Amino acid sequence: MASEASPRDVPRPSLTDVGRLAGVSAQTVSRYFTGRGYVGTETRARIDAAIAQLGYRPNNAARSLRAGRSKTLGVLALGPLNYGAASILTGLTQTATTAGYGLMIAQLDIDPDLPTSSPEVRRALDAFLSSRVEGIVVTSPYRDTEENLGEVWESVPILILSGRPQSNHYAATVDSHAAGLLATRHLIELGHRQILHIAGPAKRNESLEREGGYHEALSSAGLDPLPVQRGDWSSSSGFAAGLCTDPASFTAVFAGNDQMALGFIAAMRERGHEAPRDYSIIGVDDMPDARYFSPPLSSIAMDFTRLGEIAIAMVLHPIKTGERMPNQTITPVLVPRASTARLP
Amino acid sequence: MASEASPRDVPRPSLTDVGRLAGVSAQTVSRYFTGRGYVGTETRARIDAAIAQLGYRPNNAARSLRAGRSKTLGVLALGPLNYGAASILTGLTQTATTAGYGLMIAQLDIDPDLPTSSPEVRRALDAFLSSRVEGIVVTSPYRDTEENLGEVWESVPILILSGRPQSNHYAATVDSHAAGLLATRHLIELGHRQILHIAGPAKRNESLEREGGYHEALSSAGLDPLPVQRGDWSSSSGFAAGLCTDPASFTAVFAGNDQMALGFIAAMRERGHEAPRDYSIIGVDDMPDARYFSPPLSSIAMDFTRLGEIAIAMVLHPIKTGERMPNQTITPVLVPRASTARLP
DNA sequence: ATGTCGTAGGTTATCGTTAACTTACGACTT
DNA sequence: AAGTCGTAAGTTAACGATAACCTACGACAT
Repeated sequence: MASEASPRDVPRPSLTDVGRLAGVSAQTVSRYFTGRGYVGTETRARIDAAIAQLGYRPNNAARSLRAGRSKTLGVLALGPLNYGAASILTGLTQTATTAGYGLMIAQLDIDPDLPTSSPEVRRALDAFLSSRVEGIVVTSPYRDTEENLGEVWESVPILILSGRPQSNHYAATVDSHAAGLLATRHLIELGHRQILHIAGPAKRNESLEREGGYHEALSSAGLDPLPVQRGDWSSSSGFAAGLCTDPASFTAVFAGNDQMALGFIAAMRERGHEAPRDYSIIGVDDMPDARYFSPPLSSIAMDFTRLGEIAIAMVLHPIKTGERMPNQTITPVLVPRASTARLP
Repeated sequence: MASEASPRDVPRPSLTDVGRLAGVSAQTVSRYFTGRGYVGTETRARIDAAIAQLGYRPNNAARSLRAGRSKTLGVLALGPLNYGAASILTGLTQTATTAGYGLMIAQLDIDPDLPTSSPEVRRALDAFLSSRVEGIVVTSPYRDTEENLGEVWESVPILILSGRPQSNHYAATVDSHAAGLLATRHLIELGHRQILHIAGPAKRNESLEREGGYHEALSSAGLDPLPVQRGDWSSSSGFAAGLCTDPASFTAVFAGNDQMALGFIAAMRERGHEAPRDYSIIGVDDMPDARYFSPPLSSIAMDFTRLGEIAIAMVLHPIKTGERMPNQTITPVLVPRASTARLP
């Protein structure tokens, strides 16, 4: 039963319209909304009624133009919206809404080998700046992102969710290096000495950090790394990695995320190798499904949703106070399950 | 090396500033951007240079205020950002960006039993209307959503991605009824007669449609349905359903989505029941991981990303032409894998 | 009686952009 | 020679909201 009429030709009521109906000036209605100044209780009631009767909603464009602030933030999501990115986005939207901010979003599923200075990224950021967003959050960027985004700071605070704890830019992150350490140490403590790493895309911070953790754990235990396999976070890339790996060459696997672990397990199964009987495997992300994989997948839990919440707090802080907050890091937690077992 | 200075106190250049630097009036610079009217080639070059020198970006708020159009769409995502919702969002952002539209997003992970007329939904829509979005897309809504959203049509086209093909509102959808039919018929054709359904949340359109397809397939084959189990799309709810189901009561399972199927398989495995040896199981969504589950999960493939693309085309159409497009339906496809086998 | 303060409200100017209108000039037509 | 057309600009007035400023009035203290 929805109206078929074109919505375009219905002009929306303005503050002046509300004021006229309530018998006051537009400025008084403005005071009603902003709370700056006095509005009598009886007048307030008449304005209430007028707003309801007209179905009035404030015009953010006019507000933003006059007030100089848009009450809007930009989110640039680089890469696919997998479990981690989607969870971050959930945290971002929830927290931003609570803080009274709107969220503009751009997602770029660009070639992992493309630099961040690509025209797509530039266009997305330009769109944000044109909308006069008061802050920008960038998720899952590349190693070189931080350098290329510096100039944007000139006009607006930009927070990077980089997977890189010691960034000298404004950043928050889950500590991917620690994740790599935790995962690899877990395998070492179970007695494994030939530990394979299936890494994410070559230029992603998360990949590099997790790989770094893997190498540090190995070398501090006096172990040699195996040649690193590289995927793109997807389960099919984990499967591909499994197909071209000699099952005799390793006793344990540290996969860059749960999905690649899933694919790897499937590939090994096709070749008659089962975890944890024939090898141990651990992922990263602890996505809710990991518990129900076969075998239940050991993983490193990352609180992505909280990262999203922290991110909003961090972008808003310079807006309100002019000062940055200290960079935040979320510490990952080991969640051991049946997929990792002591080496006999 | 990013600047530590507060960005707030740097006033952004305006059209007038650009014009002054280029030695023309603001209106000429406006023509440069809008393309309405003549701008000499030499003048154009000077404006080019001035824009680059000042780092000028158009102010969307002022544009929107004067032009009466915001070039922005709103997306209201109801429920968690699981694989389907995230894929839709990908399609939406990509297509909107290409069409020159910005996207405002609100995600509400509300109680599945709450009605859509909840204050949160209202507040989110109000925020969109305040931003003068030119159209709104609502994903994964409830049965009663369509009724409650009618009044919004008065001011702006609103498209519902409802899982309900024959909606009499403006809607696009993957045909969830057909998905239920396809899945259940597949099991029937394999010889199964006791087919269990694990449905999604009670008030979701997708749940109801898939359940409807299940019932239709059964009754047209002269079979009786088993009592429906109900989950919330999560793998853990599928697991819970598996724990409280008598393994002897069914020979096949149609799960409302892949994740619940995964959980159910895990629960059955704990009780010594393996698919496809002891029962067959099929999910819906065909998420990329499903291929690598153990056993590889039969599923119903839905092209969510294309749904997102179609959605943008459909919201934009009334904006441009004043007329609706016919409602679109995406047909799901059966993807049989090892988890479904002929009944011996 | 005068000054001061708190409350309630109106007037005016302005944010940056663009639609509508106007000016100016050279080229071409009749 | 006068009129018309295409090109290239400038001028003015809005869009809706609000900050800054001003008016008015009653209460209260001095």
